[in-house]
Amino acid sequence: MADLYPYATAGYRIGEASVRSGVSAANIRFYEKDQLLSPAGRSDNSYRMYSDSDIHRLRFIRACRALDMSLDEVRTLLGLDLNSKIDCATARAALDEHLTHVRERLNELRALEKDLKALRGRCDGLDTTCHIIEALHERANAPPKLTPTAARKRHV
Amino acid sequence: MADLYPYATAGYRIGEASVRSGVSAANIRFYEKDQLLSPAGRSDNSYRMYSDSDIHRLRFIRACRALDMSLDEVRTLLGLDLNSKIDCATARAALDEHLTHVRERLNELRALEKDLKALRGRCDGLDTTCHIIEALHERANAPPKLTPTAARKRHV
DNA sequence: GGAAACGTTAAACCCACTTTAAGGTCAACC
DNA sequence: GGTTGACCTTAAAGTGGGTTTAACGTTTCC
Repeated sequence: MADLYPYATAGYRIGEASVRSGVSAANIRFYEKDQLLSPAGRSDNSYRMYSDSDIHRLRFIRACRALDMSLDEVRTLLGLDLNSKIDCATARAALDEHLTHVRERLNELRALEKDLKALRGRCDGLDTTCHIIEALHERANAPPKLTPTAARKRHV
Repeated sequence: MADLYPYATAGYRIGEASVRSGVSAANIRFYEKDQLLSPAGRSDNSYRMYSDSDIHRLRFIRACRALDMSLDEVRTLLGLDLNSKIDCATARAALDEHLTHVRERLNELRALEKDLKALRGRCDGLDTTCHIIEALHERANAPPKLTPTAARKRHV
C-alpha cells in the first residue's frame, strides 16, 4: 500500500538524508548515538528512515556547526521556541558567549601570526646558523613564565 | 648528602621537572610514551629523574606548542641541527607551512565573527519572535551548498 | 544471477592531553 | 611506631567531533 505516492512514503534512507542535509551518513549515526536526534524509525529491513523534519533538524545542526558552535550549544539551541521571550534570551546569551570565544581565539591567532612572522623573518637560509632553530632554543633557556601548559580547550 | 649543591645532584624528579619546564607531570609522561622524550632515567625507587638538558628539551617542546605547532612538527624541529643548511631549510619550510595554516584559520574565524555579529545584531529581545532562532531555522530550510560537512581538522 | 551500491553494527582511530583509580615511597610529626 | 600527607608509579578511560575499518546483510541494476 501507499507506494503510489512517493512523497507520502515513510521517508528517506540514510544515504539520501545525507545528501539532503549535507551531513555524512556516519555523522548522522553519530548524532543519533549522541542524542541530538531521536532514534530514527526503521523500515522492515531495519534501515533507518528519515522524514523532512528530520532533514530540517540535521540542517539546523549543520548550520550551527558551520558557526563553529559546540554540540552542547547546538543541543541548547535545538530546544528553543521561536516565540518564547525566555528562549530568545537564552539564544542571545549563547550567541554572545560563542562570539566571545571566537574573538578570544581570534586574538590568540593574531598574536601567533605576528610571532611566527617575526620568527620566520629572522632567517633566509643564507647565514651559517639557522636563526629560527636558534631562537627556539633560546626560548627553551628561559624558565616558564607562570603555570604549566594548560590543555588547549579550543572550542573555536 | 649532596643537597648542599643542588646544581650537582642526579637530577630532578618529575614534579620539579614540571615546575622548571612548565609542562605538567602527566604531560611529561605522555611525551615520553609518545617518544618525544627518550625514556627518563630511574632512581632506586623507580622514580623518573630528569637532567637540565631534559628540562631544556621540555621547554623547547613547550615553546613550539605555544606557537600551536603539532607534535609531529615539534618532533621534526627537535631533530634539527642549528648549523646545517638542510635543517635550516626544513625549519623554514615547517614554519612557512604552519604560518599558512594559522592564516587560513584566521580568515575562517574572521568570516565567522562577521556572520555571528550580524546574526546577533538581528535580535534585541524586544520583538515577539526571536530573529536569531528564526534565522537559524531559515538556514535549515535551504539544501546544503555542496559537500557534506567535513570534519574540523583544526591544526590551528 | 551476479556485481555494485546501498544499509547494518561494533570497535578502533585521530589529536593532545587530562583525569581517575589503585597503589608504592618517603619525610615529618606525635 | 604509627599515621598523615606530599610525592611518585601504572594502566585505563575520558574529552570533542567526528572518520575509518571490518565483517556482514539488502537492494538495485544489467
